[in-house]
Amino acid sequence: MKRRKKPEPACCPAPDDSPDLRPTEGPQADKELAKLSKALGHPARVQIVRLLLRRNSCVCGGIVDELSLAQSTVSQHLKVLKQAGLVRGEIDGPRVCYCIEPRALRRLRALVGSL
Amino acid sequence: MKRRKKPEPACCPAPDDSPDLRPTEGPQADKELAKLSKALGHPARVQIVRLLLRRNSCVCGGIVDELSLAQSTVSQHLKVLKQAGLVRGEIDGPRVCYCIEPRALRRLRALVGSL
DNA sequence: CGCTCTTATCGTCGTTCTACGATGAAACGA
DNA sequence: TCGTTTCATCGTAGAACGACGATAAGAGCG
Repeated sequence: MKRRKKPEPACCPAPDDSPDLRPTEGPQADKELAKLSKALGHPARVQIVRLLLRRNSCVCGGIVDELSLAQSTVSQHLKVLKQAGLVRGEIDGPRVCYCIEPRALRRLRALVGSL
Repeated sequence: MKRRKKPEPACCPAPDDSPDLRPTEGPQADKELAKLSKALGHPARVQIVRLLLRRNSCVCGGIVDELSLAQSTVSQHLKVLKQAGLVRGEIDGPRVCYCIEPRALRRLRALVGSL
């Protein structure tokens, strides 16, 4: 029998309000923009980011239920997002709580806005 | 002997001011964001976009001179950007004048801003 | 018509991506 | 301690990417 949904972890407080001092141009910024863009360059990953944003409570692997993809595939996409710095994962008992890294998102907006 | 630089075409007037009515959420928007992001997901392509923005006069294949990459490789990157709708190419005599498609760029900003 | 200049396209090769099932590993609960 | 649940990782196979040189195709000049 499949047991589902203990209430939802509700981790990832994410305070954050420090300003971002990094430049939005130059070779370094180009590489950064490319890296962040590449991470968003797959529909499933965009979906994951949107999902994490929609639920203020950050979802663990309930993401799998939403994305008609295998659990291992979702895990890989999460890894890509994590390596790009867009997403953070915190261990919460047996599961892992994922959430958006707001700083990275702001950074992406700044970089895209500089175009 | 290598002849260089007839004055520069100066094509692509790009008027554009119509508002964008498309939604910034939903599965369609997700796919669109993924497509645009993927196109920007390579440093060389970010460089190209920046280069085209910097020169109000839109550069043709003088892009090759700037990007230590082979001409065929640059042409491929341009093709990717064109297929994503970020860039337009107009034939100008023997050469091709590339320029940014401002609507696509605004669209990208709107989509990223919706995150 | 030939020649040159500029781009696009082709063919290739090695790398990376995407997806999956199968297998591990850590954290509970009974 | 033993199962269960949850997630990551491994191995694999097919598709797509990124780079290059070589080649074709179009415009203009002589």
